[in-house]
Amino acid sequence: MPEYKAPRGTQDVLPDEQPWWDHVRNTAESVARRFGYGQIETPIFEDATLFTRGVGDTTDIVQKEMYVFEDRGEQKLALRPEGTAPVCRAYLEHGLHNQPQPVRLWYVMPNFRYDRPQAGRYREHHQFGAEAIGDGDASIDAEIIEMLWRLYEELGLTGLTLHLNSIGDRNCRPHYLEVLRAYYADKLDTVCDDCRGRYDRNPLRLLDCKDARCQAAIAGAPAFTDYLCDACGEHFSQLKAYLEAAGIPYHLNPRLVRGLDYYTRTVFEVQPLEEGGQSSIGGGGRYDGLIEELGGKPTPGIGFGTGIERIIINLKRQEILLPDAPGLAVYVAYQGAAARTVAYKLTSDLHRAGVSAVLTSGERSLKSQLRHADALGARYAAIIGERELAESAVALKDLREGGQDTVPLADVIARLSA
RNA sequence: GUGGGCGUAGUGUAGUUGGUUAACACGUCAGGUUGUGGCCCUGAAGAUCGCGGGUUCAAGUCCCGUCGCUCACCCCA
Repeated sequence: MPEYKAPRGTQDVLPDEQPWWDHVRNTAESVARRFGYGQIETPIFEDATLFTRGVGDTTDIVQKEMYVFEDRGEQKLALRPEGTAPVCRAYLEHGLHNQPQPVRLWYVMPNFRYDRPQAGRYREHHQFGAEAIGDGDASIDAEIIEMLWRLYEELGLTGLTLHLNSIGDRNCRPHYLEVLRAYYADKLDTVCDDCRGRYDRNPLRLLDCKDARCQAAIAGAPAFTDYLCDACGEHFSQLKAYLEAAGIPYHLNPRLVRGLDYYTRTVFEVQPLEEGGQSSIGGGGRYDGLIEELGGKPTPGIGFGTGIERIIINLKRQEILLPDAPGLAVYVAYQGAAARTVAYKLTSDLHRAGVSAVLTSGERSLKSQLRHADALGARYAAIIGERELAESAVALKDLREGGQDTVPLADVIARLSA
């Protein structure tokens, strides 16, 4: 057993796995650019209060999952548990409200949450996210949702369901919460312990409970969408019209509330068909109060986050094929000490010419070297033995077709880059 | 934080009712005569059987603890 292992809930991504990551990252970047989004990166740690204020200090993410630590200057810092609050912080810090609104941003960044790991859930996970800050129009909601949907589409994922809901704003939420509380008031003894706590602390989450005892109550609960104020109702119906225009199928889910406090109006979540390995691969919503909460002027915003690891799990599950990546082009073999330097120089020249190449090392039999070349999946072997050395040539062997011929050393590069 | 399953070489596994030097496959490295791969053959390296304690003449095999992995709940990506 090795003395050290990757920390619990983290994982190494070895070369064999990288093609999956590349494929997802590349597709994400391509979609984001097409929608006019610019890339942003923020630090891996932030002032801890950014999240307690932004995400909400009653949320699980902050309350029990955040990695908090003090640095040597006694600053309370936190490893980033989610991407939206940091992006909003950057928006404020750099005066991005002076740019044309909305400011459209995307990122691929690791997030950290101290959960108990399980299938599709890690303590370090990576999210592709996008945020559009500074415009509250429903078309932006549709744009964000469409971007997420197109990503999945282009990756070839099928069987996904887009759950959609509106949870109102400062105007209509208090009234709805009253209605909800009134509905639950006489049902508290039929409901689980957690829900009794939620009744006071965060009643919206009552709708989200999965405990069997609570399902009857949830089924009969009033839907927020029936209690939206005019502005929120109009916003929601516009959004639905845009999604229909774009041909994006959505499923209205009045029980969808999400676990972060900053959401207003639009919330959405994308769920794969097969259960197990986590029920959601991406989600997001509007956060019209967040920038203000962080000290800025009232500024609307909306965004999504989607988990790279979970996307890859689903790609594999659906047996989706990857575009094949180019392998090693040349393995440089030699025989005899006299050829060593020439072989090294050839390899070096290949690298500079943009040809992938690997040089054998030490003194080993030709057989051993070619075995090595084969194991590495090289397309060609460039062999420099005494004969080749004498005539300043290399024996170029095609490891796939099997042919071999002698080419002057000076022509090798041209031959291989052609 | 709660519960279930598991923990033997890099990987995947076998290890009989506890009993001599822990096995197999793949992988790695080397060799199979005179400079040449993929198949085949041979050999080598590689495991203090997660860790600690206990029972026993004797434990990979039984008991306890602990750590880790894993699945589910919670929550989320």
